[in-house]
Amino acid sequence: MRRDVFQAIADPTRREILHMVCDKPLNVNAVAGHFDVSRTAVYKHIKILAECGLLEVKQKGRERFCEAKPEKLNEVSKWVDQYKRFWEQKLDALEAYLQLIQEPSNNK
Amino acid sequence: MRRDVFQAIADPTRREILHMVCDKPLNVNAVAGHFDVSRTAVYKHIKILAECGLLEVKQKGRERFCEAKPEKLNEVSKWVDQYKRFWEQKLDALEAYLQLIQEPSNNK
DNA sequence: TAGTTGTGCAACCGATTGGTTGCAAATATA
DNA sequence: TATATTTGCAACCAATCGGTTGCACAACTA
Repeated sequence: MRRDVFQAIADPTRREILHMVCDKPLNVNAVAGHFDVSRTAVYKHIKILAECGLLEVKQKGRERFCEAKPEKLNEVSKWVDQYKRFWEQKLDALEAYLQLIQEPSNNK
Repeated sequence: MRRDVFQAIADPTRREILHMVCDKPLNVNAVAGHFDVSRTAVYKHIKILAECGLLEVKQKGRERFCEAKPEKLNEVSKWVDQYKRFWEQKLDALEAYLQLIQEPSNNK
């Protein structure tokens, strides 16, 4: 059972769950109510998100509240940043080129 | 056939392929040679990466060179940035707290 | 021309995924 | 206490995934 952050955020439903609980913790039923799949299906997604640390489930009476732990996304952020310089330097080159061909001195 | 960037980078082999070709384009066999799965398996990963725009395949004679298009990761970067403020403000709060309890004026 | 190399793809396979229904158990409420 | 609510989980299912072998074909090379 591979369980890493990259695999967890690959599913659009899981990304939406994360978005739902990021400003206020919600109990399992509240989360499940926003989707048209079964509660069990949503519960499984919550479990996967919890297993890889993207959210924390806290019991309160008979309810369990899902609290987002977005700091785990730092792993993804750092991975993407590795490549950022590649596309940013390409954009810089494009910008420089556009500036060059508009340079008035070229019309001399 | 769902084919988005999030799903594409979920697989560790595909992330490694992307890393391999990011500084120099490599042909299909060269990429496949670095893994101990079959060429066909690697080829399928390349196809998925190409389909979602993370790399481009350019024919040159009988060879096909895989060129990384990391700018497509911008989509992931933007999604993660949505949440960055959540964990950064938590870290700020922690830092502020640590600074507060070390404040000399508290010893007065 | 004959052989080698690089590639695309069909066909198949077991494991995983995302979904379902149904039931049991714990907690709240009448 | 009887009933309703919230949850966890087992059992099952079809589709997808990541892998395989085998073959066809185009393009270099001897």
